[in-house]
Parts: sequence; C-alpha cells; structure tokens
Amino acid sequence: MARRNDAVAALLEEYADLLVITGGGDAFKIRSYEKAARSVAGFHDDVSTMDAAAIGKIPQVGKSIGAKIIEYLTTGKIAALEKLREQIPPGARTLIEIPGLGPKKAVTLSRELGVSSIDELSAAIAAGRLDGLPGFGAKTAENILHGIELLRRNEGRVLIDTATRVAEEIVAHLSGVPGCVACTFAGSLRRSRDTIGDVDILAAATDSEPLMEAFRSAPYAFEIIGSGPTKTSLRTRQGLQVDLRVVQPEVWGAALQYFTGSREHNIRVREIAVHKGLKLSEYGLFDAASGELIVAATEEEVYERLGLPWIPPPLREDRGEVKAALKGELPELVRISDLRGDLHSHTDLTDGVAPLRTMVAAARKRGLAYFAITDHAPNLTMQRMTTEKMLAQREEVRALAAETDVVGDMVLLHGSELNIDPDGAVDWDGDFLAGFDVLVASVHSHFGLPADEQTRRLVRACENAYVNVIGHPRARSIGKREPIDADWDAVFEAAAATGTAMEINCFPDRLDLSDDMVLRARRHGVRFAIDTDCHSVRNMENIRYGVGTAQRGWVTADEVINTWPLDRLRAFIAAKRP
DNA sequence: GCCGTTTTCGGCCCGACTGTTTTCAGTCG
Repeated sequence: MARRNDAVAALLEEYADLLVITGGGDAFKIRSYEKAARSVAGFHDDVSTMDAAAIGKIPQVGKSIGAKIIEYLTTGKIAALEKLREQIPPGARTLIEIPGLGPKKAVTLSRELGVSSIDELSAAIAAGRLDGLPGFGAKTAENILHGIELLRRNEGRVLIDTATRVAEEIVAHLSGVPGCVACTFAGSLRRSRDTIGDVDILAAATDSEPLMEAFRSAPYAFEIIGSGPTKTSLRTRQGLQVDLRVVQPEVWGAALQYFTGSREHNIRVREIAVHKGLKLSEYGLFDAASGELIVAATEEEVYERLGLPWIPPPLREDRGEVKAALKGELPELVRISDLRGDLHSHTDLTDGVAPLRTMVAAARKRGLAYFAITDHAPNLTMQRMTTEKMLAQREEVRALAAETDVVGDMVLLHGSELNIDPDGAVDWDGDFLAGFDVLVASVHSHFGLPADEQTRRLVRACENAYVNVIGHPRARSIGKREPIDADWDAVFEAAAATGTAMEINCFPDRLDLSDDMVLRARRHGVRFAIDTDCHSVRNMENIRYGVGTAQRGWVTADEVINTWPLDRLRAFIAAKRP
C-alpha cells in the first residue's frame, strides 16, 4: 500500500504554489509550506498511522499545517486549499511546470490570454498573441517555447521512482489474486532505464480472467484503454499507462525474456536462435523446422539453450552484451550489497530535513561500514553555511562517532559538498580542506557556460588535491534542465589521471552520471562513487536507482570507491593529497 | 507558518542572471 505521505506532501506543495500565485502569503509562510512538504515526504513513518500529537512532532509541521494534515486524513480534503483553488484561473498552476515560467507570468498569461494549458499557450505564442503583452518580449516567448520543448521531450515518460512505486503496488495486488502463479514487472523498468514510458506487468496463470478482472477494477485503474484475454492496458490517475500481460505458467521464462526487451536486444538474441535452426518468441524457444517447443519455463533455460549465460536486464540494450556473453566476458555487475559506504549526504544544518543523529542512525540501519556527512559549503549562499558552523558540525560528528549505541561499528566521515566556481575553484583553501575526511565538489551555478570553459572548470576541480568526488557531474535535472556542456572525454581523462571519482547520483531526477556517460567514463579508467545524496532518511532508498544506472553502465564493484574497505578508500584519498 | 541554550517575538533565503525595464521584476538554485 502506498504511503499517504506523498499525497500530503503534494497537497502542501500545491498550497505553497497557490499562495505564490495569489500573492496571498508572505515569502516565509510560503517557505514554511514548502519545507513542511519536503519534511513529510521524507518522514520515516506513514502519516496515516500517526495521531495528531505525533504529526505535530514532524519537523516543520506546527499547529496550522498539522491541522490541515489531520483534516485531509479524516475528510479527504483541505478546505483552505479548495478555497485557494477557486481563486486562481484554471491551468495557471499547469503553466508553472514550464521551466523558466514562474507564477507571475503564468497568472498574467492565463488572465490576459485565457490560456489554461501548455498546448493552448504554445498555440497562443505561435499566433503571436504575446506581442504587446507587457513583460513578454520576443526573447521571453522564445524561452517559453524552449521550456515547453524540454517538457515535451519527457512527455509521457515518468521518473523511475514513480514508475517503481506504481509497478510494485500493482505487482503486490495481482500477486494476491487466486490463481496467480507469478507476477513481476518487465520492460524498461526491469532494465532500470532512467525514465519510463509505460509500465509492463507480466503475470502467469492458467486462467487469465480473474487477473484481468482484478486489474480492471483496481483503485489505480483510472481509464481502461483496452482489455482482452492476454492483455489489458489502462491508465492510472496520473496518466501513466500500464500493460498487464498474462501468460501460461509453463512459458513464464520466454515471456519474461520477451517483455523485458529491449527490442534491439531481443532481435540480437533471435538472430542467434535463427542461426541454430530455432525460433524464439514470447511463447518459447522452438525448433524452427518441426515447431516443437524446446524450453520456455525460465529465462536461464532460454539463454542457456542459445549458448548464452543469463544476461542481467540492465545490460539488455544491444550494447555488445550478447557478444560479451558469447565470449563468457559479461561483467560481474556491482550490487547494492557491495556498497560499504555512502559518501554524499545532507542534514538539516543545510537543506536536509533530518538531524545528523537521525541520518546517522538510518545509515547504520542500512548496514554501512562508513558514512560521510557532506553538507553544503558557504558559496551556495542560500544554504547559509559558514566556516564556524562547519567546524561546529565536525565536533558534533566526532562526538557522535563515540556513541557506539548510535553508530555501532560504522565509521563516520566528515566532509562537505563544495561548489565549483565558474573558474573551477572551490569554497575553501587547501589548509582548511585538509581538515575534512572526504570531499565532494559539484556544479550548482553557471550551467550555461560554453563547453570549453565548462571543461576547464571541471578539469581544474579534478586537479584540486582535496576533491575526491565530482558530485552529479553533468548537473542535469530530468525534464527540467539539460546537462551542462563540456568535453567529457577531457574531463574523464583528468578524473582518471588525478584519482577523482565521478559520482553516480541516485536521485531519480538526476541519475547523473547517466548510463551512457558511465560507459564513456569507464573507457578512461574512471572510478565511480554511487551516492544517495540523501536529504532525508527515505532518500536512502534511492540507492537502487543509482546501482541500476551503474549496472546499465557495466560497472563492477571494484570500480566503485564506496564498495572498498575503508582502509583502501582512505589510501585513495591520501594518495591525492600533497 | 515554524521555531526556540534569546521560548511567545523576531528571524527565517539571498545573490545572480535574464530580459525588458530607464531603475526593476521574475525566476532559479
């Protein structure tokens, strides 16, 4: 069952947005709702299981917001929110989705031009209806169009965490239907792609009808697109298409192989079948001449009969995995259980939502051997970090490290997430940086520099003797911001030469480096750090997405510095320092 | 609206960039 926290957080966020649009609240009030939304989303317990007193103890939730949460949990809505919704033109909030378009311009557009959707706005710009509208020059129109294009490129695709939540809820539901022998998700989600177009669910049963009926009538079924004996497609309330295919239990393996894809991988595998006088389909591996079924029960059998080892789904992209499999050279992919530490995390000292102690306790629960606290550095001014605060935190971390009932055997590392200036410098000089155990450095500004400047900037950051990890190297935000432009081969070469790891950031809207860039970086011998960049306890669950991305990039455990024992990691850091 | 080793008021997210503005508003991180 999905947690109610996400629904509550979405409503609080909407409330904050509407306050901005109506201008009906001061900036700090708006900020309070935004902070509360993040805090609730990141809170470890399900709000629907908590009483009023417990809800009031959630950080950033006070009397007023607490009451609104209770109101939602008991009545299903929030009166104050309904009231605000009535005050703004329909669609104004939709328009804010466009990068570069904020509440003020959105409200002007909906008031003056009556546009209430992105399509209508697009048409209005094409028709020149923005001409003469105060504050909307040619450049602004152009920027809005670009923002719309960015949004459209991801239209119909959702982030992997959204798809995973939906898929797991459906698999859990259908697995409980009488007669269901097996049920799992396949498709791009099983291959751990960074965004998901539609969710493919596969189930095995002798009689498909009970499963189809349960699927069609489930609470998540918002609109039935089509339904037959083997396949039903529907759309969830949020517009995500989900396909359910039901196959006979004895052909489970062949069907799972087929529906996992990718199409290109399957073509490659079927070619091998043809060469062996066989035919592969979702119903099994057959003798081409006689049509006799050979194997179909498990994926392993299907691959084995073709002379191949089982190929992990993240590799199934026709990027040479079939050839490697034939030669017995498939990589031993990094797994979540290989990770001994996490080198990038935040606390409520900057923009995290949980205190140091809470984050540390949660990290220990993950079974980590070491955990680095890396709050933001001063140059990211909005986080209000100072040298004094950083030193005070260090004392706090050292003291906490001695509390064995909290940390157990886990070693605490004190670090920071530095900001890489446009010229490649970072927040502090070497003398101060030397006091940290480990340092991440990231691009948080000046995303639009030309490629040559961006390259120099990143290379210089790699050359800094105290920078161990380049955080979310391309600074992309899926669906919102394009990756920064640089000569990545030059950057990776510098990273490899200087002993600087490239991060694979686990946030679903980052997944940065992405799989293709990981493949490129590996050619230069780059080391990686798979970090959650967690801002809450719940964010730690994102580790699966970063590991999935690493697997898609063929990464083995040894290439990831936070799979190493602490001694080896410390030696890696020490080797770079003067 | 939330928070508190200053506990019921006063502080909290501010600086940079962009475009259209002639002195600043909107957006972003």
